[in-house]
Amino acid sequence: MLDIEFIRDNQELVKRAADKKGVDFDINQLMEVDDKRRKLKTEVDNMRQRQNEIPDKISQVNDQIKRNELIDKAQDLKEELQEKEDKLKSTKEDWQRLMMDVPNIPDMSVPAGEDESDNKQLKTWGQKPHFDFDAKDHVDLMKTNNLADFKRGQKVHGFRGYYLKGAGAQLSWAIWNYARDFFSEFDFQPFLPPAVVRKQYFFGTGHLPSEAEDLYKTQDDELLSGTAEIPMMAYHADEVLEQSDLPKRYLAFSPCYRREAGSHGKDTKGVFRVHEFYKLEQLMLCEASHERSVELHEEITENTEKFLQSLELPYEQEIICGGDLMKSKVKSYDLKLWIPSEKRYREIASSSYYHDYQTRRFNIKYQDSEGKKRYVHSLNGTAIPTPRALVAIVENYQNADGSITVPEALRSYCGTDKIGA
RNA sequence: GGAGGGGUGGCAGAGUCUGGUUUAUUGCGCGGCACUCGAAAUGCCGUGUCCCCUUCGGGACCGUGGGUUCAAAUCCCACCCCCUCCGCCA
Repeated sequence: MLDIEFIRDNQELVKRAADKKGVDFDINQLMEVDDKRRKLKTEVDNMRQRQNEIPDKISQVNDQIKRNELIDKAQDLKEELQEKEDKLKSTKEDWQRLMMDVPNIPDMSVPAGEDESDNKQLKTWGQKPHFDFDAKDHVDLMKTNNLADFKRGQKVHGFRGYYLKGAGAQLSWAIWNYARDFFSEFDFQPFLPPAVVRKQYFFGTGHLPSEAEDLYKTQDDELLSGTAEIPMMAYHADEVLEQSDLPKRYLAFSPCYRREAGSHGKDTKGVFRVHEFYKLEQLMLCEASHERSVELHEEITENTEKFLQSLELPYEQEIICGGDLMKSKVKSYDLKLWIPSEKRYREIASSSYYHDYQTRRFNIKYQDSEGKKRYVHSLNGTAIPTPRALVAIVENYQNADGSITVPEALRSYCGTDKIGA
């Protein structure tokens, strides 16, 4: 959500933003409704003022006839007012709906483009492995080394179900524990947030209403969050923070639930795309400064890069183009790991900043040095998801005999330097 | 699942029974100033949010939405949320 005053003063900018994002949004319609809303509001205000003057008089008048005259007048006014108020109410509803549709303004550095094929590679890091044997894919490697059981996963859970077991489970724990220690160096406070979250908070992050189909729900009408971003943003909802406590750096570990509605044909084998997985997520809140947001966005991204580098996994960094950038975001980077069996990079992490777009909805403010309350800025980015990280590790670290070398950084957490064979 | 008590500004907490002088008492916090070498303490001043308006000013808001009334934080109804106790349970 953007500030209506900002929108009014920067109509061209908002229009260009919608165009760049390929969002169908009619700024003129919003301006029309906004004008109407303000006009009605003024009229209603004036009528209320007139109406509110009468009770004061009534309480002072003792004469019964004069009193009745005033009461009659008030009743007439009331009917008139009621009509206007109804109009104002429906206009306000229209206004609110349109306001929810206003896209955030993408940063200048966001490249133009229609969809993900127009995302731009910014850099690559690391050495892609060259195998002088028939390299296997992760499904094969995990099966033969007993890291996962897909058959029973399917039996018990259903489509996209899986069990991680043995060294596969061990490796997962190793990643979680290693990531926790690694990120604590960057001043993060660790969290284990709830994954069952009240529906209202999904609107704040922008996951509702657009992604309703992709969310699981409980019989009590809560939803299962697909990312810790939601409970962690909701954490400070309706609060006023101390400026001296900013920035907040949170590292949240949580299960993530995604129905993957609409992607039934994609990645149907293995653990690349699953309904239930674990993820460590970075979330930051900072003062309302574009420069600070940019700075911390780079920081979040670099944190994950350093982590991937420490695992010696080859990756690329992409900047998300306008057409692929979500409505709520100012700018986004994706980090993608090299997947040998597919001979391409696949998404492992995504980092974004939002200015006050989310915090306006969550009502998270801070008091600045002049005592004025302002909305904080929010940012988030993946630290590391499992089991997707496992996919890259087993494929990139596979050996000719079908075994898997454990990345050096994980060995002390895993208790072994080699899995299988 | 059962019973009861509550939701008031950044926080705490009055006001609700008995509707109008509540543009919400008070304290804390916060901002400014004074005192001070500086700070603490103290004193003085200011300080809820949002909307409309160039200014002056006006209006809305006491969980949310309805209703009663000339007039609602206050009375009535529905919903949401929180707390306590009992039950069940890892």
